[in-house]
Order: sequence, then C-alpha cells, then structure tokens
Amino acid sequence: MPEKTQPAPLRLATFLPFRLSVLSNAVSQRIAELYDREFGLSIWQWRVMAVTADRPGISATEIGQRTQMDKVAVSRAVAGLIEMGYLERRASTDDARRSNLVLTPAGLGIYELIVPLALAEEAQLVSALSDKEQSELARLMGKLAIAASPERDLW
Amino acid sequence: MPEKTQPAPLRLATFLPFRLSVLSNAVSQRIAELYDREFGLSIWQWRVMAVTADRPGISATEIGQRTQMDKVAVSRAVAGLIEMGYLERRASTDDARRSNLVLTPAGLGIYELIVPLALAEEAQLVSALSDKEQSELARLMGKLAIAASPERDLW
DNA sequence: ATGATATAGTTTCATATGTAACCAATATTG
DNA sequence: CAATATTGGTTACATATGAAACTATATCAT
Repeated sequence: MPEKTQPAPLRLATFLPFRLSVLSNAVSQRIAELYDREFGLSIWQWRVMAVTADRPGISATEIGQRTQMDKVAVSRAVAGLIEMGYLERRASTDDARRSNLVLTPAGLGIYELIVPLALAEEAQLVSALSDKEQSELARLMGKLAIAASPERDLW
Repeated sequence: MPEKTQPAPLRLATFLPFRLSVLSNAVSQRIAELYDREFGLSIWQWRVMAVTADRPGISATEIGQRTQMDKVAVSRAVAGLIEMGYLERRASTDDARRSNLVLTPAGLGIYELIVPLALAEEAQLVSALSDKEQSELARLMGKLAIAASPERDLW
C-alpha cells in the first residue's frame, strides 16, 4: 500500500522571497519615515534627488533606469519636486522631448541635509554586522540580484 | 582658508535600503507572477494560504502576525479567498468575534500545487549561491531584521 | 522630403493600499 | 452587574500606483 505523499513543507518564515520582502519593508519604512517626517519627501522623490545630485542634467528616463522606477513614477516624483522648488527642468537643446533636470539651490541644500542622516541610519542598521559580514552581505545580494533579473543589470 | 567641506557621497547603487528594495521587488515580482498567472492569486492571498495550511483554524489576527500583513490586508485577502472557494470561515465557539479559518479541499489542492513551484523558484534563485553562502545570507538577513525592527520579532 | 516607427514624458482611468471610523463581542473595573 | 475599555474584524474614504492611451518630437526607410 503506497504511503500518502507528504506535500513539501513550506514555512513562510524561511521562504526567501517572503523574508526579503519583510526585511526590505522594515528597512524602507524606517528611512522613509525620516524623509517624510523631516522633509516631506516620498522615497521616490528622495531617489530622484539622489541620482540628480549625482548627475546634474539627467533626464527622466535615465532617472528611471538608475532608480528602477517606472516612468510614471519618475514623472510624478519630478513634478512634486518641482512644485516644492527643489528641482528645475531645463529644456534640452538637442532633443526637445527630453528635459534636463537639476536640483535648485534649495534642493541641493536639503539634499545635503538628508545625506548624512540617511547614511547614519544605514550605518546604524548595519552596525549589527561586522565589516566582513557587511561586504559579504553586499556580495551575496549582488549575486542574488543577478539571478533574479539577469536581463537588466541593476548595478 | 578653510576648504569647502565635501558633502558625504551617497551612491544609491550602494545604499543598502535601496539595494534591498530593488532586490526584494525583483524577487517578489518573479514569484508573484507565478501565483497570479497560474492561479489568480495575489501575494497576499498566497501568504494567507501558506500560513493557514500550516495552522488550520488560525484567526485573521494571527495570520497578520505571521505574515506581517496589517489587518485590513488580511481581511481583504481572506474575503477574496473565500470568494474563490479556497478558504472557509468557521465560527469560533469560545469567542464570537474571532473566526477560525481553514483551507477548503479546493484550497488545499491548489496550495499543494503551488508549493513545489514556489520552492522550485526559490531553489533556482538561490542556486547562484553555494549552500554555505545561502545559510550565511539567511543568517545575515536575520541579524539585519532584528536591527531594523527590534520590537516585533519577525521570525 | 514623406510617411511609418520609435522615444520622452504626461495624463487618464481603474485598481490597490493604508488610515481612520466603525460594529460587534469580550474583558475589565468599580 | 453596569459602565468602560479593549479586541477581532469590516467598511469607507482618501491616496498611491500601474497600465494603457495620448502628445510631441525625433528617427528611419524609402
């Protein structure tokens, strides 16, 4: 008489996609609260500021690539930042569809306020890990990211 | 003459909260597509099924704790699953507010179809890592999770 | 040049999500 | 055993989000 086959066990608590999601949310929420509470910025707006600070004159499309945001999200984040006076849209000379985005002095100002806070938050978070563990984590995440989406190279 | 102080650099691409978020999204999207495409389930519904399979008779509140979903999300996922005929709500004898949730035979059936697919997806994902790397990743994520939300113990 | 196709970005619309208000039942307190 | 507070869960409302349609410009193929 054949045994009844046991279904493979699946404990959510050890299922990587679940754990990743919960961890990511916990981390994001902590820092999102900082951006929002102190500066009225959404995570997406913060991301847009960060890449624009890094690459002044960047286009919305490029922002999307660097931040993994879709173009609608970029468009909205940009609109909000312009509204708040943190971002400026400059016409592109060579391509009239494109706009070149730059932080305003005000935008740069709060960006420079946020950076150390964000880095401090990150530092506090990873302080639970040794330096070696930190770099190992980064390395493993990198491998996983490639496995998860080989097509688009994220970093 | 004092140097102009350089703002601390922040490259989004190496900023842990960002990397985690992108990685988590990439992973989630892959498997979410599987649940949805093959079975018409949202991630939330899948999570509810998973914990209910593990603990038949579980309450909505307990589901929330185990899945890190808020009670509204649980309520909606449960309603959807009942609608689809995958979940059954049983009155609790001792507390009339609470309901005891169990998978229907149909629900159990598709659950048992999904589990191996989900595990296979996970396996494929982590196959980029050695066994040792896998357990190391799990360990590091655990430490990080505690650092990120010491209050609620996630696992 | 001219029509066809692709690209940058925005707007629209439908759906998902979170917060707060709410209802019902239980637990607590005086 | 009232009166009050708490808990389990749902509903309502306001906001966030994503897909698809759309506008404007640029590129490509003839």
